[in-house]
Amino acid sequence: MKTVLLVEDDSVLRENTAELLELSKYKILTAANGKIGVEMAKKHIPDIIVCDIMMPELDGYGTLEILSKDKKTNRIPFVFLSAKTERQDVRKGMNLGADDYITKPFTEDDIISAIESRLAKAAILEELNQAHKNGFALTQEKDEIKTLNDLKNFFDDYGTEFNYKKDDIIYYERDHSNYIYLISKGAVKCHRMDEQGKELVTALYKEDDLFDYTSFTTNIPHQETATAIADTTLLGVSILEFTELLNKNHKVVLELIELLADNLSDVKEQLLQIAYGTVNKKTAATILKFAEKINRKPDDPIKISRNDLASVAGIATETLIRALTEFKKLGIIKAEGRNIKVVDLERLKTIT
Amino acid sequence: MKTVLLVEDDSVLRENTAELLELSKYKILTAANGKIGVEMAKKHIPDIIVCDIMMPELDGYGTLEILSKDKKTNRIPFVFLSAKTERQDVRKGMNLGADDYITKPFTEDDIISAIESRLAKAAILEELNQAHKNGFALTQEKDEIKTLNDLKNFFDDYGTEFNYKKDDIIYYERDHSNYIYLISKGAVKCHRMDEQGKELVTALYKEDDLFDYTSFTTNIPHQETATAIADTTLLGVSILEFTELLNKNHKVVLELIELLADNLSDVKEQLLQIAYGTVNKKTAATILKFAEKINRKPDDPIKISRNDLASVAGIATETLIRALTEFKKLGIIKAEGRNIKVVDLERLKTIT
DNA sequence: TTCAAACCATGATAAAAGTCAGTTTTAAAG
DNA sequence: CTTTAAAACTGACTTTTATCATGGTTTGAA
Repeated sequence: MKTVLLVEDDSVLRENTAELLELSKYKILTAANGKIGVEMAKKHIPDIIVCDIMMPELDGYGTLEILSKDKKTNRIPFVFLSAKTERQDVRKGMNLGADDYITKPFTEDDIISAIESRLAKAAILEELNQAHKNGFALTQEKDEIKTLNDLKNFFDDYGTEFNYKKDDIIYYERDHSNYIYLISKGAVKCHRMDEQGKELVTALYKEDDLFDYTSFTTNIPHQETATAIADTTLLGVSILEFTELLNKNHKVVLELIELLADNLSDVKEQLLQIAYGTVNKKTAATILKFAEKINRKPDDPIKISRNDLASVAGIATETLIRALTEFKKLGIIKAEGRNIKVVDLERLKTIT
Repeated sequence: MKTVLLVEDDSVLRENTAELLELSKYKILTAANGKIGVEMAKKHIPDIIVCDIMMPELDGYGTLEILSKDKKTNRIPFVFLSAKTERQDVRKGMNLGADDYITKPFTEDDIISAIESRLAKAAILEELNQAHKNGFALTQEKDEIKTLNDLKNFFDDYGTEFNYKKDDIIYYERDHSNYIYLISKGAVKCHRMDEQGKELVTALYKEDDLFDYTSFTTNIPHQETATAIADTTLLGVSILEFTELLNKNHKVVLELIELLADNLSDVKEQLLQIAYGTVNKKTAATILKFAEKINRKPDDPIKISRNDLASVAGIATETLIRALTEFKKLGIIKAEGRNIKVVDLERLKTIT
């Protein structure tokens, strides 16, 4: 019988939920605030913790933070229970290292399925872990992750889903992240601001790309902001789980290095462009980047604002628009409403 | 008794060398050109191959290339024997994956010590390899590479030494490299050219830095040129050895990823600077980069040409010089001959 | 359908940085 | 110690691009 620790200040909600869970074959421990919750977690080591965010004494964020610093408790799946439906609050919780979240009001099904799915995932990870520790081969060959593709499948199977609308911010500069993401749908830009508030896009990720895979051993803050540039669904795996995975699957690490090296090479290319390219060249390169790398089909129209395009190219928006106007006159691109359609790809590539 | 395959077209030199090696307890096979050499290598699988570069029928480069494509022979240590003392020829050989080289004329000691040291290194690697395959722990704990520091020590112990004078080119764009380097002395810049021949420095490495660690699984060509910016000594480990090493020492891989992520972050920083920074800002940032990252002591004078500085900043040389002149007038830096000395570090950091 | 906000486009102007040509300084070789 | 070539510097001029201002379009919500 699995033990659930429920931390919730509202006594009515706490008792009702506890009762409901007890009927579903769980053993329940309850705590009225974070402080008590931390004590109980350390004492009883439950199998999963469900914790409210807004509480007196010690809130959910603080609770998680304390528990994740203790080796005895940092592996217990942690699920937030939150009345705050605002995305950024959930985000904050997940960034602190929570495994899932349930928004109030919730149904019986909501909470039970959340708990069950988390316990199931924890069990699988634990099994992998034990197999490795004992020096046994992994029980099921399909669980072995050899290629980047296997890794992506792992995200599909075990990742937590996050949804963002266009222009939602995924993380801010200076945020500490505890997740690695696979983009299941949509696209993401990573950007930085300079002192004058000018924005520069330093990376673009599309469907099926991994991102935020920078630091695994130290928890350094982000140096850029990530924003959804379309309605986006991410699958996230916590860094803790991820590094464990890497420790057990060495081959894929080399592929990850490759991925990083590719990124590095791309950024250096962009650097060379921005340093010495003319405006026309930068504009052409930027359109090509979107047409070839971000769009799923090469001849789909480019649905990105002039502003974003300019901040990838590293030039003023008006300057980019002038270059676009020139390209239109030359018959290289054409406008479809606000979108841009590439007419003559080859000529675009030879712009100097 | 170890077997040495000696491939050399000059019959006098071949016979003399063979005799000399036979007296030193080696079994010798000889071949008069690369074509025969390849056949003999595949047939007899010697413990080490010593091969001349300039030969009729098939030269040393071709010989190495063929042998390194065959699984049976690609692990045999390969030592070039070359009359060409020119660095670039040696370079070409090493980049193809040779393990060492001896330049003619050589003494008895030269060749014997080269062969012995290569055989010794091969034996150690083989031992590590066997231990791993059999699932045994590594025999000696000191051989286990856990941290980046251990990795650097490995380069010190087993790396092949290469020497470059200031402005020597280490590799060219489009070269295929088979080495990972640790800088034992000196400094290296990596740079790219744009179509107009303008140079942009995309990375700087100093003493004790690793570089050229981009791709391990596929042999993609370099996308930048690497040049020594001072007299430089490199310690190189072949990619084959290196990946083997990584397969046996997983922990250090995560640190390598970290290193790459740091690089990426640096380049992005440079990108932001170049995109929207003013000339003064770029100049200040470049000086700081050299003062803080490349110089061993922060207040050593910066001994880099204005040209190189400008190509790190991504601006015209004259423009950089004007900015320097301004800084001198403001008392932020001063000139010591051609070198630059930072007088007021704090003010340099606040330049806008 | 209407309306406002956000976005796109263009002209005029100012500022910044690159280019070219020529002079001075530096450092390395004889 | 001289010589000399390369590097550093300066000035005049040109080009490029950002900025500011303004009017036209598109889009999505009321």
